[in-house]
Amino acid sequence: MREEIDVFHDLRRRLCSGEFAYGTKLRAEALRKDYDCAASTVRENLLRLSELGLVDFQEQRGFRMPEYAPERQHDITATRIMLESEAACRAMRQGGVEWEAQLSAAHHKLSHIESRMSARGMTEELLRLWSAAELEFHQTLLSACGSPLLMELHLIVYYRYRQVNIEADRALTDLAENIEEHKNILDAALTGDEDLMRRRIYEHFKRHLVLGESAQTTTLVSLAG
Amino acid sequence: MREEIDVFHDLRRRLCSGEFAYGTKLRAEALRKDYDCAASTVRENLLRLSELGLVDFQEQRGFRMPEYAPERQHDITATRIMLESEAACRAMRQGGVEWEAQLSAAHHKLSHIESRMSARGMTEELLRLWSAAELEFHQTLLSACGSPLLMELHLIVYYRYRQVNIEADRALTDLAENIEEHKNILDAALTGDEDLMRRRIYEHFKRHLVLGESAQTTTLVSLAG
DNA sequence: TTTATGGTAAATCACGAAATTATAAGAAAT
DNA sequence: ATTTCTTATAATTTCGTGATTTACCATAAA
Repeated sequence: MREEIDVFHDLRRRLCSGEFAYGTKLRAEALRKDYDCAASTVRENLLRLSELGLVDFQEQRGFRMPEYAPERQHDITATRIMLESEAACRAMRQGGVEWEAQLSAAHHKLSHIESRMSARGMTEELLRLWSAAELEFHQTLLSACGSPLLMELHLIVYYRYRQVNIEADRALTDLAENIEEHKNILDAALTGDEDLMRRRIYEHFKRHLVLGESAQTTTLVSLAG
Repeated sequence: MREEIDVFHDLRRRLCSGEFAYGTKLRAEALRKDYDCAASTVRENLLRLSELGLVDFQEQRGFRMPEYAPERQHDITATRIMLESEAACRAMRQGGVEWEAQLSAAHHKLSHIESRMSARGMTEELLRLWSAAELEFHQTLLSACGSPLLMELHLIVYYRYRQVNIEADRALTDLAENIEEHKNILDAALTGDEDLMRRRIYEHFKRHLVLGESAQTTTLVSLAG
């Protein structure tokens, strides 16, 4: 890799792409070659990413890809469900026809890519397109919620979610269900039924809730209440 | 200031203390003198703080204290109400006697400091003690929620809340109400009534919801549902 | 086999100088 | 008078290095 790649965004992408195994040491001195820049530039960006929870940082001990932990996966997923439900429901209240149209458009693009994936299998290029389209769909879903901060927090959690569910994305095991779930979320949005939206969002993410009953109950309760 | 002050934590404190007016430029070259370190060390920490939203950063244009905006204050406050309500209610479900005891203890310490403030007025030292005690009280309130990520997000919002409400803290206008409100939150926690807790939390923060009815309705609705 | 100890290699951190870029001020042109 | 260009100054970002700290591994002691 040469010439003017934004280190921050590219590192964030790689951290969520499965390129680094959990717990891998991230050496600024090694990564600099990928970007043709100084080690301290890489260090700066690793520090920023550590503030977002995508990199583990310990003083005098450098940077690491976070270790995998099922409780972490569960926590991230449950938190994403909460934020996304809350924001989506607010968007349903406040967003008008314009929002519905944008969401339709975003779903159409996403759906197109997912069909391709299901037909001709996965490539690096296709995964990248899908990542962008999937993020755009979910961000559009929340875009009319009226709270920039809520969307900012969602984005923080979104990347952590991607990072901790890397395998799930690469294996196309659940692709068919995924397509269906995105469609169901779109439908709920057009219906205007908030409880339905909450259920659909929960259905979309629940396979990554890996902990036992008692912990899941928390989510279910807050879904009911 | 000399000798081994943690730049990150001290800068965060100062950013939330009212030392810098909104929009003030933050020059690494100037701040270095306060910590007796190199400008690039300050820069690293300003970058990290910008990732948390406490500093505005634009490439090639340096760092600034964020501009004040009423919508921002409202958004931050509303988001804090949402996160704190959600986490506090989960804590009520999961936290047992141990949690109640810890919360009592934290409230007692906070209450002691608030009494002093109300009797003898404010000093720099007292403000610092109050800051720590108030944070500890609110963190203890959420500590049994079972979600480290939710608490992490709360902490991000907490510091932004402090930053955007600096004046309110320094002026002791609402001190009496504040004392009462903290007490009310503690009582709600011991009662175990989740709806009551949500109302008490809302009462505690509502004075910083500066926008008109329609925006506030959002919060009220999610409080009812 | 386990636990200490020491030495070596490697990585991290802080630093200030060098290069790049923005900003401001003044001159020329419309 | 207003705009555009030019130049000078200031601020920001990048970079390579030296000093410090940590990790690793081999060897010795328990």
